[in-house]
Amino acid sequence: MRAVRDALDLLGGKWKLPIIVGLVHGPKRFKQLQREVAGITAKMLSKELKELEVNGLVTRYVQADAAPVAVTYALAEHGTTLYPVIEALQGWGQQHRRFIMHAPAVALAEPVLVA
Amino acid sequence: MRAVRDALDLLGGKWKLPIIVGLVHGPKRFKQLQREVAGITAKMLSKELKELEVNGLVTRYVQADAAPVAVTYALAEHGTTLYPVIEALQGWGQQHRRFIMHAPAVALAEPVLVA
DNA sequence: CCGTATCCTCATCGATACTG
DNA sequence: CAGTATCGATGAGGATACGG
Repeated sequence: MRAVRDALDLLGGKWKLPIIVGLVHGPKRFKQLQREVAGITAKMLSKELKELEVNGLVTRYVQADAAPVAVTYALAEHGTTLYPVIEALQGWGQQHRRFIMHAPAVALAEPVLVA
Repeated sequence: MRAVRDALDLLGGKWKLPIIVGLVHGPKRFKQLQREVAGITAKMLSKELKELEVNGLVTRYVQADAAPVAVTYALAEHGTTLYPVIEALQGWGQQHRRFIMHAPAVALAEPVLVA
């Protein structure tokens, strides 16, 4: 249980996993990544990337000699261990979507009395 | 990606998954469940259970004729489809814990320069 | 026992403007 | 391009008291 909480603390929030997913198909520059993760602001992307980096999930590469500076982000090796988690969540999300189709919310809210 | 977001919206937050886990070993009464999920207040437990119920993950059984009223919560069948998700998160949480041991945060924060 | 009502605090997130 | 600074809104979550 503690492990589940740990995972949720690290991956919870609105953006962590979308960012990871955005990096799955290879390294990306900051702006590129911001376009990939629809709706995220630069502030959020920066903050979230910093946290992911500290936790060893993402690596930040700086090409300092260029002007303007070029920064690239990539999934660290430890970041790739998230694949099963992402697949599980994605699979369940789809499954749940199908479930919702066939089970109207009204029926779910009705009280179940027991003798 | 949309599916991952859906899953996170439903299972995100501090308590949803801990509650589900608390119900894995069989149905529980409200108070019983509150003891199981360490630290949760009655307000939160009530609110979260309501949401889980609306989404078809948990079923609420009311034994009305007793005094005081007895209410039991159980994982709905659709709730059991979360097992793979929980296992994935739990497995990753443990793996990450081991990873942290061997990779001090200091090393992770250092800039990586590229030619 | 099983909650709800009320009040409150704080983290999260967004918008906008600005810098190296 | 790759961010940071500042301000502000919102909502999750907690404390406490009370009701059926």
